[in-house]
Amino acid sequence: MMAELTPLAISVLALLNERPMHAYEMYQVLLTRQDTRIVKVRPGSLYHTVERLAGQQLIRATGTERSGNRPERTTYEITCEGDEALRRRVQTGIESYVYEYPLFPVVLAESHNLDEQDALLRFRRRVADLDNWLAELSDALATAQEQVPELYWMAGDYLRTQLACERDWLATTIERIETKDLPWQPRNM
Amino acid sequence: MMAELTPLAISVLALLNERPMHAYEMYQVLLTRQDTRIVKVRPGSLYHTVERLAGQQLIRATGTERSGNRPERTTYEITCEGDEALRRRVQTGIESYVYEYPLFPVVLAESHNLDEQDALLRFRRRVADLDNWLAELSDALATAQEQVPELYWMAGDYLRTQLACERDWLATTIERIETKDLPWQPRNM
DNA sequence: GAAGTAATACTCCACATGGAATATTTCGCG
DNA sequence: CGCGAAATATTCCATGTGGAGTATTACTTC
Repeated sequence: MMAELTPLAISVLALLNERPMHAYEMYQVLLTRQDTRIVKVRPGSLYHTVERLAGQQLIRATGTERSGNRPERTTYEITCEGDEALRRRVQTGIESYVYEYPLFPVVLAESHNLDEQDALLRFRRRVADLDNWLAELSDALATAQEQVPELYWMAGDYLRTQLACERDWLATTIERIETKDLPWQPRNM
Repeated sequence: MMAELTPLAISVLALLNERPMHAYEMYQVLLTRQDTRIVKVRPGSLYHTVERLAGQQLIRATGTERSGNRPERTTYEITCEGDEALRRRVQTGIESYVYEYPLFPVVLAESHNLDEQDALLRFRRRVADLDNWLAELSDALATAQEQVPELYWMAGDYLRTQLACERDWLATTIERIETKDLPWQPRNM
């Protein structure tokens, strides 16, 4: 069984679905397009991912070129299997919800290790932090809105609603703690 | 610099903060308490995490016991540094939002690789899947409500609002695609 | 009481990640 | 024209994860 395509592998295949590229070019395009807000891209993982995809025949080296006196680089193109794999991964990634064990629920579940005032302080700081992220994201979306069709910034729109939702839940929870509607009674105190 | 505590490391420290335990006992407690819904727990990672924490002096072996003729197991207890590290990790984990690059935004961003009807099909299936998760979670929360104070199931409550929020965003987006308010115009078609 | 199955208690390893380091080349500036 | 900084294009490796495997003991059922 071939393992599931990782997020970075999806991005690589999607890039090569547009046109052939070499690894460093992918890196640049991902950076300039701000895709690094959505996929984690490190040089090490990128090169490793490209090699892995090549080993799986999902992409194929088309030759090594060189411009000027720079080191030669290998250009890759997507294969038919690669295109199919990309499509299938996008389909399954959308159609089924898979829990990815984010950190926040874990620290929330262990927040009873803090005393009430400390917890409230941290919660309020998170609200402030979320507000910053929301402002930044709204800015980015306003800019994107003028440049590309909405279809291409759905992810940003999704993220904004999720952040706003978390912010609201936090605000409500803080108030419920303050009004003792949600009493803070750790066992070990 | 010591690396940040992983989610599983947080859980291990939190358990040992209650009482000393050996690794397999932690495994059982995490399973029976349903904590595996929130932290990813595999035998391999658990034992490795315990050894790592011991190496970092955040926990300490108190001796090896044996019950019956079973293999002996090492019992661990939390150290002062461990307790401090736990508290700090919970504090920072709450007070600052850190993006963790979930899969869904990535596949959303690449959903233009599917045609309109296919995408709509997958979106609708996700809504159905989310409804299942929501029903299950609501059940679990109703049960928890009767057994432990709300402080101990905040994570579940948080998760429910996030899931509901995603569901609503999806429903809206599906409708916007259907009514052409959000036109589906991939470049390569 | 034999045989199968579940629980106990780990161990091992392949693999993806991500931080850091490296070497060369081109560009900007005085 | 020379020097430093930035861009180019990778490689390397320590680390955490997670799937699978293993060996022993206890429990159950015929």
